[in-house]
Amino acid sequence: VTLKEIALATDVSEATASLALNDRPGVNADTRLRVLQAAREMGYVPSYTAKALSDKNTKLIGLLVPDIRSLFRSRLVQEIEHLFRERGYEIIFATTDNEGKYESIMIHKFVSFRVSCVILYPSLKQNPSPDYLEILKKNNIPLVFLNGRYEGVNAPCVSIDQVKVCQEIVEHLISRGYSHLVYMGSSAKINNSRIKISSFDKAMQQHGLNFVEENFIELSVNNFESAYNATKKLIKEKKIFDSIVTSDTYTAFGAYNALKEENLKVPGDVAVVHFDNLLAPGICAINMTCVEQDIPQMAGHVLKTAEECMSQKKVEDCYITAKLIVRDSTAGKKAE
Amino acid sequence: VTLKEIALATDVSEATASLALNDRPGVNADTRLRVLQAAREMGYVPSYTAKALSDKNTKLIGLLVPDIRSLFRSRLVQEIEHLFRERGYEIIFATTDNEGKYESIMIHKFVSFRVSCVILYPSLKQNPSPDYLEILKKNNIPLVFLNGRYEGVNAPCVSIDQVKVCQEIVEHLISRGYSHLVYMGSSAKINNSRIKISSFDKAMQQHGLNFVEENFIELSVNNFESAYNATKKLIKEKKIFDSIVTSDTYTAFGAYNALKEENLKVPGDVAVVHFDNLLAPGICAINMTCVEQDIPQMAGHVLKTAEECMSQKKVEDCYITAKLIVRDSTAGKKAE
DNA sequence: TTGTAAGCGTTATCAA
DNA sequence: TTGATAACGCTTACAA
Repeated sequence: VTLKEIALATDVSEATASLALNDRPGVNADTRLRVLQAAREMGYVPSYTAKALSDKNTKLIGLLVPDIRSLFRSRLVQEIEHLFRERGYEIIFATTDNEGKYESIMIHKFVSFRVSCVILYPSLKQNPSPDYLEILKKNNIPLVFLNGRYEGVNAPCVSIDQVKVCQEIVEHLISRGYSHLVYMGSSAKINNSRIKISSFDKAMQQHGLNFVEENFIELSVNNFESAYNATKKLIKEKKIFDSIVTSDTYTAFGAYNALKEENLKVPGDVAVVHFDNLLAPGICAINMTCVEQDIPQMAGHVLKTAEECMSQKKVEDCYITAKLIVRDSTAGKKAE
Repeated sequence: VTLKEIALATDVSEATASLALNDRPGVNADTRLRVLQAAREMGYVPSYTAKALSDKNTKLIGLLVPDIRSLFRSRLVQEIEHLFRERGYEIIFATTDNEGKYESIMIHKFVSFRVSCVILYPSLKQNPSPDYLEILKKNNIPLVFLNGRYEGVNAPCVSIDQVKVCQEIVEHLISRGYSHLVYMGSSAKINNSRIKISSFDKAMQQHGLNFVEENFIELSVNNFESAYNATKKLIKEKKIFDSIVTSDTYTAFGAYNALKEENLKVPGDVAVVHFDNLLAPGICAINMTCVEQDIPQMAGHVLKTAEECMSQKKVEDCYITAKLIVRDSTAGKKAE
């Protein structure tokens, strides 16, 4: 159903019909009524496409995320979607299934849609800035990084304050007697992991310890299985460690189950800490010490940052303080 | 960056530039090269909006879901997004936060976008078919219901075969000695719950038992807390029951924790079964008997159904067989 | 108060 | 091999 059709049906010009439908002044009350009624009866809804073409203002947001199977990400996506929707934006949404190639494809699609802003949760396993981000710049589309960034791209990033929380984790573990930390997570080549690694190292050094490459275990996927296997391997290879930090809940439980099977006590022999705090304690086999990330706050900052970008303001990175929730999995280490 | 700009830059007409960029015959090889190069340098990406306006073929899908905080739904959404993306469709995605009013708003937006198809996971707590679905019909936009439907709307539905799996649950519980079933889930007014209720009743009747209104506990939200509270209330009010079925994992653990606190053994005193099979057993406090829903299969049928609708074929409802996974929470009932 | 006409960025048809 | 030109559905000056 188009404007023309309802103009025809009510015997007015398209211009008049348009004015009536958009509640603009300068239309006879009677005419307006007739037009509105016809529109309702015929089920007329103005074409966004056509409107966007003449308006030049899409109110569309491109949201690209590696995947939403993790508790953290699905909630983050929902929260972002919700906030933007309330502000009148629509979301074009895609996941990359962690495959970098889709990132390029989707960025192009977003440009094609002339979105007002792109929100990008990086998927690529290497850091050198991908050249397709250039296209955004050339088309004047602002970019907001979410929880990680590519280097050399001039765009703000909204993220957890990892430096701070990694420091907190280290302090906590050491205070409980654990001093051989292992971190399991995504490729060290990506910015997010790199920050964690250097933060752990810095914090450890303050205690005369350190966190080297060997203490970082790269998982190809962040799930139960891969963490389970990685932990089994650690034990088999007789690596020295007494605490494991993982990037999310599922991986933490993968590690936990492997430890249990090998008769290592959690806590006691090994402490386990994970990022995320999204499963109610009553659900899990053990209440783990974890990092609570304030998702609504994060989403709020994404909205704020995006809106600033869209209004051409200069915008700064935004780091959100996360909170360490101490529970059972990091109780004091057994005396040796 | 527009066609006009690159036409200007390369000193050809827009028509020629368009032909060159779309790889159509009838363009001098040299000209084509110049155009292509200019396009690359300038970061030209054709406007989807403009293209859609002249093409009349959007390859856009509107996907509307109550929320994606549940494990089941976030996976389902990701799977659907993935399959459609592979087929060249884009997804406009929104959640309704379980608020019916957003359903109306989003359906209008989808029409405005002239999407090729709407996929609707119902949010409304009442069943009478909402009138905004009329607008879809008037604008010739096919609709596919996902996991539930509104009555009186002529559109196919892709869903778990609830009748069958409810029957299976009842048979299983009875075989283990449990005969007083309670189901906790969304409002009985919605189609999905109604089907479960009538299926439970039918299956129970075959054993000389029955499932009445009293056996259905309506949860305002499907989460840990509300199931926890509902279970506490059941106990306080001394209702007779020896088995609880819930609509997802979180609610099942809410019930489980309430039972444990009241010193009821699971299994033994009470059996617990839930829909979903999405948390690795090693994560949970108890390995629960549950209903496995094949999400990739479901997403596949959604794609198939949507494509059939879009090509104007007549389309049937599609029921996907779910599987009962028997684990520890329904082991035999204690002798009384 | 209403209608005409131009423009938004494309594609497609037809002449040149 | 190319370039006008119309068309898609809408908004908005401007003219009537």
